[in-house]
Amino acid sequence: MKDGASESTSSPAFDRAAELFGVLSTPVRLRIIGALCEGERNVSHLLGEIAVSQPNMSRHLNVLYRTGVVAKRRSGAQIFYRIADDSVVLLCKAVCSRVELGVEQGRSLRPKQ
Amino acid sequence: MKDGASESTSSPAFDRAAELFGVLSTPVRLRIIGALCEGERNVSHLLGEIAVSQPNMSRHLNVLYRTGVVAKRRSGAQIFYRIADDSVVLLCKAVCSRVELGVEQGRSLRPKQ
DNA sequence: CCTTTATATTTGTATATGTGAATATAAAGA
DNA sequence: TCTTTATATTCACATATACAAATATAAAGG
Repeated sequence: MKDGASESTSSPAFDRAAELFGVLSTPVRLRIIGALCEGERNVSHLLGEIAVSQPNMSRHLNVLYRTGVVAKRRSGAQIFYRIADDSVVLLCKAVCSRVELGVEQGRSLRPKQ
Repeated sequence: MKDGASESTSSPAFDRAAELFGVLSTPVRLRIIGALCEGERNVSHLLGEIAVSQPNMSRHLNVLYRTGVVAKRRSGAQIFYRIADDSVVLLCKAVCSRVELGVEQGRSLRPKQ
């Protein structure tokens, strides 16, 4: 009702936003982003600090690349990845620090069950 | 390397953050959050403006409630939901506006494919 | 109490997605 | 060209999750 026509129907913005949130909904990808925040890294380097198989690493990197979160650069046989979207990094840092501080409204993301 | 011991191993913060991002990775839930940003709403009202079945609405509301994003209040036979975590709303607004502006590094979350 | 309205839960199903194993491509050096 | 190193892709499987349909609970009114 704020923007006139539709509020619930056909909001591609919500779909795209949900898509981006989905990209960030995996601990492994957040770890990759965290590692790349310290600088450009090649795949082998990332494999050294994140416990995930090489094919999986490649797959997650591809997701991050397709969605524009990271960029890559080939140097000989190696491929170096780097952060390409700083605003996404800000989101991650905001959420991670929020979670680390244990804010979470006292409910702490864990349902009472 | 920043906090001494571990950077890749055992970072519950990443897991919790990923969990929260997962909560926000559904268009329906983002629409619910958007609707509740305009004020407290009962379930029927939400059903009137968001195209989703009643059981599904209840389920999504429960996810948002368990994770502390919304709070609820009973009034007779009706239950009113409201935003309980403003920081999450800020996240959603930031991402949605970012997406609406079509920033997205020219890649727009849609892989070239 | 019975009915109606409002909301929640359960169940089954389809789809999406993360993961490991195996394999493929790409580059560099002998 | 053969081998080695680096990265990507394919395949099969398990798990998670969204959805619809049916059913259940809760409150209010007659």
